[in-house]
Amino acid sequence: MKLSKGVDIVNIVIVEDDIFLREELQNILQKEGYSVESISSFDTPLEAIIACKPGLVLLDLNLPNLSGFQICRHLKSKGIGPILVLTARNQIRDELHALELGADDFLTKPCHPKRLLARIKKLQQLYAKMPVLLKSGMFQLDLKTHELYVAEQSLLLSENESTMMKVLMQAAPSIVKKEQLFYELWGSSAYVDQNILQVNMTRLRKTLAKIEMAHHIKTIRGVGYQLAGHDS
Amino acid sequence: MKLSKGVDIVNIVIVEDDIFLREELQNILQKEGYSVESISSFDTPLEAIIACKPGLVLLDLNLPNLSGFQICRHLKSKGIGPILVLTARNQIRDELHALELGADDFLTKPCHPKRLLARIKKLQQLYAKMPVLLKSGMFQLDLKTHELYVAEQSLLLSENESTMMKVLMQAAPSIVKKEQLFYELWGSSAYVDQNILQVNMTRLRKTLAKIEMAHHIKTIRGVGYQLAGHDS
DNA sequence: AATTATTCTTACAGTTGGCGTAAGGTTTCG
DNA sequence: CGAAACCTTACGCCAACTGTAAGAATAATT
Repeated sequence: MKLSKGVDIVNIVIVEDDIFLREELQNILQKEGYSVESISSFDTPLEAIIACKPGLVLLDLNLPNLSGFQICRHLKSKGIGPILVLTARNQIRDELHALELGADDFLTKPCHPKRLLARIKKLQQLYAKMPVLLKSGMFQLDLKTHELYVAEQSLLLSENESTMMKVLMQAAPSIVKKEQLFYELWGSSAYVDQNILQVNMTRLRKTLAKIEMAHHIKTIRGVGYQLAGHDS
Repeated sequence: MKLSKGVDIVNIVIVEDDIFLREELQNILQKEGYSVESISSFDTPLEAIIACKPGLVLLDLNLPNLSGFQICRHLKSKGIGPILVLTARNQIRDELHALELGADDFLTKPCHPKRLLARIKKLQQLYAKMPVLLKSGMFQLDLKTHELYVAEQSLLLSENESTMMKVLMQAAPSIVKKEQLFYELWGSSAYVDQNILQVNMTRLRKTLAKIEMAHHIKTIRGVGYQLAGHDS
C-alpha cells in the first residue's frame, strides 16, 4: 500500500523582466500558497530556470536576452514541466507559435488574477497525473511503469533494467562508472561481485535487442558503460 | 514487444445547438483530418455524447436542456476525455466555473479557427500521454498500471482485481451480473465454476480492505455485485 | 604468441506474486 | 431446520525477476 499524503509544494518560476509585474505576480501566487522563485538575471536564463527545478514556469515572451520562444523550446526539449506563457503580445501568431513550441497555455496581459490561478491549477492537475518521462536522445523512459519508448516501439523493462537505463540516460552521452551503477542498484559503491553488474547488463542488452537497440550500450573497458542514443 | 503504430483517428464530438456554427466547426475540423460527430438532439445529451466515444468534446455552455456546466461535470465524473468549452459567454466566472468542473480549456466565440485548432491539438498531445483513468464515484482506476486511487490513498491491484474493479466501476451504481464478470475475466459467460469468481472477489475485497474500502462492494444475492462508491 | 585482466554468457536456484482448484465454513431465506 | 448461495482458507502450479557460480570470449600487455 502506498499513501500519497499531502500536496507537494509546487515551485513556480516566474520569468518576467518587468519588476513591478513580477512582484505583483509573486504576491498573487504566494497568497495562494505556492512557492515562487523569480528570475532576475537574464544572462543565462535557461540555466537559471532549470536550477530552480520548476514545477511550473510562468513565462513572458519579450525578454532582454533570449526570447521567450527559445526558452520555451529548450525547456520542453528537456522535458521540463508545464509552461504558461503570459504576455502583452496578443497577436494570434504569437499564441500559435508559443503553443507550437511546447507552451501549455497562453494568456495575455492584463489577466485577471483568478483566471491565471485557475489556469495554473488546471495545468498542475494535468501534469500531476502525467507519467514521469525521462528523455535522452531517441529514448524515452517512463520511470513509473518502466516502459521504454524508442521511435514507434515500446517495451517493458524490469526494475533492475529500468534503473540501469535511467542512470545511463541521465548521464548520456557521458560514461557511467561501474561504481555508480552499483550504487544506484544496490546502494553500495563497494561492489563485492563484479559479475552481477555484467549479468544485469547482459539482460538489459538482451531486452533491448528485441527492438534492435542493444548496440547502443557501449562498454568502456575498465571504466563503465555509455549510452549512445543519437545516431544508430 | 508492443508496436504503437500510427496515429489514432481522433473523434471530436461537437455539442452546440446553433446549426450554422455547428456546421462551420464541423467543416473546419474535418478539413484538418479529424473525424467529427455532432449532437443534434438535446433530449439526452449525455448519453448521446458518450455513445460517440469522444476523443475530445467541443462544448457550448448555452444549451436547450441540460446546461453545459452539468454536462461538463458528468462527463468528467466518468473520466471522459478532454473537454474544450467554446462559448459566447465571456464572463470570467463562467470560465472559472467551467474549469472548476473539469473543462480542460475555455475559448470564447468568436474564435479564430487556428487558435481553436491549436488548442485542440494541444489537448490531444497532453491527453495522449495521460494514463487512462476510469473514474466512478470516489474511485479512480488507472487501467494501464492497475493503480487505484481513493481520496489521498492509492494501491496497486493485480490484473484480475483491476478487471473486476473496472467492470464494477463502469457499471456503478448499477449491479453487475456474475455472468458479465465471468465474461470479462475469462472470456466465457458459460461459467463452469461458480467458486472462482468468489475467490477473486474475496481477494479484491481483501486488497481494498487495506484502505478500508472493502465494504463498498456489495453482494446482490443470486445476481451479482455492486459498487457503492458515493457515500461511505 | 602467450599470458592476464576484463568482460560476457549461460545455467541454476531461490523468492515472490498471481492464479485456479478444492474443501469446508458461513449466511440467507423459505 | 435445511438447502442454496456465498465466503474463506489452504494448497500447488506457474511465470517473472534476481543473484550466484562457472566457464567462454575478448582485449590489452609483454
